[in-house]
This record gives sequence, structure tokens and C-alpha cells, in this order.
Amino acid sequence: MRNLQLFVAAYEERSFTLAAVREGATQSGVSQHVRNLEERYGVQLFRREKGKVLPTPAADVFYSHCLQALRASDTAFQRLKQFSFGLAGETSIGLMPTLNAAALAPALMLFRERHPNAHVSVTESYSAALVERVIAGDLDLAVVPAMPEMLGVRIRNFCATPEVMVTRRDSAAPGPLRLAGLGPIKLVLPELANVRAQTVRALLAAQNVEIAETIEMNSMLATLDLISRSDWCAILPELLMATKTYGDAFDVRPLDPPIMLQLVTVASAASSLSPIASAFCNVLRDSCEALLLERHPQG
Amino acid sequence: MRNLQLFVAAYEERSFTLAAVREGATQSGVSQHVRNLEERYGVQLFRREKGKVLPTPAADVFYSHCLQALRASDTAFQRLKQFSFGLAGETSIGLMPTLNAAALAPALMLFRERHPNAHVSVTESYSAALVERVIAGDLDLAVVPAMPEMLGVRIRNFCATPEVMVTRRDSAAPGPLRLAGLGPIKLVLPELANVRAQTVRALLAAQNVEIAETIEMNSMLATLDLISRSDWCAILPELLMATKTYGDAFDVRPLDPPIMLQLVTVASAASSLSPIASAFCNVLRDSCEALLLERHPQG
DNA sequence: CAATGCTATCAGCTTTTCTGATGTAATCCA
DNA sequence: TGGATTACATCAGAAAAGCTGATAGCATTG
Repeated sequence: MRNLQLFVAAYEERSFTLAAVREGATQSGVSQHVRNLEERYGVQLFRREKGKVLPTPAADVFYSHCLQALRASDTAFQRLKQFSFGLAGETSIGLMPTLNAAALAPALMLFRERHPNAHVSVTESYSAALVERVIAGDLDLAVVPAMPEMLGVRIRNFCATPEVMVTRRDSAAPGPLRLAGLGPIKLVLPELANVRAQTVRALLAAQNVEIAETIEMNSMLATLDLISRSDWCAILPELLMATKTYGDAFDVRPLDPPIMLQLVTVASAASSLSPIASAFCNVLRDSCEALLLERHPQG
Repeated sequence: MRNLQLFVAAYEERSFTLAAVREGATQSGVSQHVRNLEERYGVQLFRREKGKVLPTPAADVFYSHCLQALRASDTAFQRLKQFSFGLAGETSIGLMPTLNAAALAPALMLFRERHPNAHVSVTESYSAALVERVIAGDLDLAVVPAMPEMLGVRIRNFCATPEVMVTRRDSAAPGPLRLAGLGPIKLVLPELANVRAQTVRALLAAQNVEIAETIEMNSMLATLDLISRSDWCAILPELLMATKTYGDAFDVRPLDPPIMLQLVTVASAASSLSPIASAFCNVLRDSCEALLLERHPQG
């Protein structure tokens, strides 16, 4: 490599001495490098005559290829250097569907820019499964609905999102939906074991909402599809709806009184959170808050 | 450079040990090289886990650029190697216009192929000037019409070409031109000092050719232009006409009896002919003979 | 003809690179 | 579960490569 560099300098300067000065080397070194090339390949590169060195045809050709090679290796190292900031390593994060729908993608993009050499693998699942995997050590961190304290895990607030009523697009009055005495409604809910399902049922009961029928459905995609095709409705976290993916297929109405879903992070109590997991968690929270703020400009 | 090579091997093999085997190095060396890169640029390239090495995103990007760099440097050296055969150096050759018109170009092309690292500079001039420059050491070799021996130069036969009658295209009988009693003709000749001019005049006189008028002209291009536009004619070496450059602008007729122009090489008596000059001389002679043979297929 | 400016060469030093041995961690297999 | 295996990290010493400064040779210049 230095061979090429010094040869190029000599070729351009038409002088070993000047080449040496330019490259911070000695004339002797340049001379040896050139001779090295010439001997190794059995090709004369410079004609030493009249106190000048004149490139041979071989040198002309070699020169242009040297430039390419030097340029290529230079860009290789430059690209490498671009990875020298930010964190490096990997982390596994578990997220509930609510976060994946809208908040994850922008968070990942931003995180990738800030930490190009960090690798985040995201798993989507329901809260119970996620917590289990955190305990097992499969996941560094999970974001789930607020849950009671538990041995073996550390729980911290993540963010809160209002629950909203999601129905098929109906061009009805878009204002807040009064819950008190509402109904009868046909409600899609996750399975009973689900933390959110229990909370929502309890709060609806407290407001005397009349529930005509319920379907239990653990797939968010299927839930939304069902709603878009029928008069079934669901109460879902607003974060889940904060995407343009659905076009205007749904009516999304705040509840009155509001129901807040508190999300928390769950990490293993034994091990300290890796810097990458922590950094990603922050970026993800920012992403969530930005989405919510977008929908409630007043703050 | 070895850095890149070993990194690439490690990346492709997903193993330092295998990379070392492949590159004829030791595992230790590969490990050190990778670490070197990682430390120099502050970027982790492989994640060492579970007995495997997994490339990081930085490694992915760096890898593709490494390939480019390695490829580029490889082709540079390969191209260089292509110059390793044949002779190297330079020579200066002087030629009379007769040889430049048709024989030089193919000779140069062939010579360049055989000796890519040799440089031949060709000077065109009339014989007297060429011989002078050979003596002065400006030229290694000159090809001129046969001339008497001279102190300081070594003379060798080069090849012989018939002289031909060149007239404007006239669709006349294309056979040999009987000289005896021919005329009157309007003849273009080089200046009197020219060796060929004297020979031609003498031979025409011997055949009782009647010369109506003469013009002295030392430029071959001008001579041909004049002939193509008028009823002036010239007696020129057939080699000069052995090109397609002129299209069918001229009638070229052999002479009867033939006049042969013997060409010789002239070199300095003091110094031995350089291998390059000698090689080029041979190629040029072959080129001349091929051209003449083309025009006289019977041999 | 001395002075200058250039490259070639050499011996010795410095730095880099390589190797072989050893250590450590994970995995595999019985 | 524990010994064998495999793979990477690390280290010290050996080998190689690269560099330097001095010197010599050669051509040009004034």
C-alpha cells in the first residue's frame, strides 16, 4: 500500500526527492520502494536519465490503477470511521403491539442513525410472555402495561397513552365519547388474562356502559380488520392508532372520562440494563411522546 | 492492506481460525489484525459470542468497500505484470518518408504489443539529415537509401523496393510501363542532392526517356497532391504507395525494366545497436516485406 | 572544474508483523 | 455433570519489513 502511495507521488512529482518530501519520507525510502516494485514485477517504472526520472509506459498504466486502488481503500476506511461514534453491541427488546404499530419504526430509524453499530432485535408479544422472557434472560427489556411488582424484575414508568374508542369510519360527530350510560356496544377484547382487558372491562362497568356482546381476539391485525368491516368496536391505546397506515378506515374518539393506559419497562432485577437497551428505550419513549403530542397539540 | 485481506477472510469465513488457514496465516495473526482495525477506528467489527464471530453492521459496510479496494489493487498489480515481458527502454529511429507512409504504422502496433514497455520515437527526414543525426548520436538508427560507406557509421542492407510510376488515376492499361523511349513526361523529383533523385535520373537517361519538364519538391505530401491534380508524374518507391490512404487517386505502374531501390540501415559505428532498436528494425523490415509481398503474390 | 542536484546503495536501527504457547470461555458429548 | 473440544485473546520473542542517514556515482550548470 505504501508502495502505491510512494509510487504515485514519484510519478506525479517526476522526482523521488520531491515525492519523499511530499510524503514525509526520505529519498532513500522512495527509491527503495520503487525498486521493490520494479523488481517484484520485473517492469521498469522510471527511466533514470539526465537527472530526471521519466515514467515508462508501464508506469502510466500502473499509475491510473494505483489511483483507483488508493481511492478505494481510502473510502473503505472512511466508511469504517463513520461507525466510530455511538454505542456498539446488541440488545433484545420485547414490545407489545401498541408500540409496534406507530412508535417503533421512527424510533428504529433515529436510533440507527445515532448508533449505527448497534443492533436491536425487537420481539412482539403480549405482556405476560414478554415478562417471562425478560426473566429468562432472553430479552434485555420489555415494555408492557403497568403491572404489579414482581420478584426478579425491575419496573419503571415508560409513558402513558389514553385509550380511545375505535369504530368503523362513520363520519359521526368526532368529539369525545361520553361513556356514562353508553351502549349497547359490541366490543372486541383481548383474552381475559390480558392486563389491559381487565382494566378496560372494570372501567366500563364503573361507567355503566352496556356491553351487548364481546369477542376475544389476541391478534391486533385481526381486531382492526374486524372493526373496519362491521359494527364491532374496540377500546385501544391511542398510540396504536397513531399511524397513517389505516388511512381513514376508522373513527378514533377519545373517551369521557378518559381511560389512561400506563406503560412500564420491565428489566431483569439481577443484571444492569445495557447502555444500548437504555438508549433505545429513551429513543422509543421520545417517539411515543412525539406521536401523542402530535394528536394533542395543546400539550 | 494485509489488514483488509485478513478482515475479508474472517468476514467470509465467520471464523478467525478458518480465515487464518485460508490466508496461510495463524489464528493469532488474524485476531491481532482485526483488533488492530477495531482499535484504530474505534469500531467493533465482530461480536465475539458463543464461540462464533458475528459481523457487526459496520463490518458489513466495511466488507463491501474492502472488496472494492482489494480488487482495485489487484488489477493494478496485474496490469503492471503485463509489462513484464519484452524489452524495456527507448530508442530513436530516423526514417525516410518511404517507410513512414505504409510500413511504420503496422510495425509500431506490432512492436508495442511485443514490447509494451519500450518507447520508440520516430523522426522523419531525408537521408542526409538522418545520417547526420545518427553520427551526432541523436538517433540510434536510420533507414535510408543505399549509400556509399562512410567513416563513423555502420551500414547494413535493410530491404529493397521497386520504384513505380505514379500518375493521376487514368484507367489506362495497368501493366508494366516500358521505359525505353518513353516520353515526353513531366516529372516531379526531390532536390538534386537526394540520393534517389540522382539514381532515378541516371536510369531514365539510360533508357532514353524523354523528360519534358521537372519540378523539384522535397515534400512527399505535396508531390502526391500535385500528381493527383495534374498530368505531372513521379517515380516513387512502391513501399510509399502500399497504403490505402490514397484510395484510388493514383495509377501505380511497375517499370520495365524495373528500378530497384535498396534501403539500408545506418547506425553509429562506435556504439553497439541497442536491443530495442534492433528489435524494432526487424519488425519494421517484416512489415515492409509483408507489404511488398501483398502486392506481388507470386513472391 | 567546482558546485549543485539527483538517484542508488548500504548498514544499522526501528517498527511492524508473525508465530507458538498459553489462557479463557463456550459448547458438545457421554 | 464433567472432560474433551473448539474457538478467540493475549503475550513474548522471532522474523521481516520499512526507514534513515551517510556515502557514492552521475549529469548538469555556471
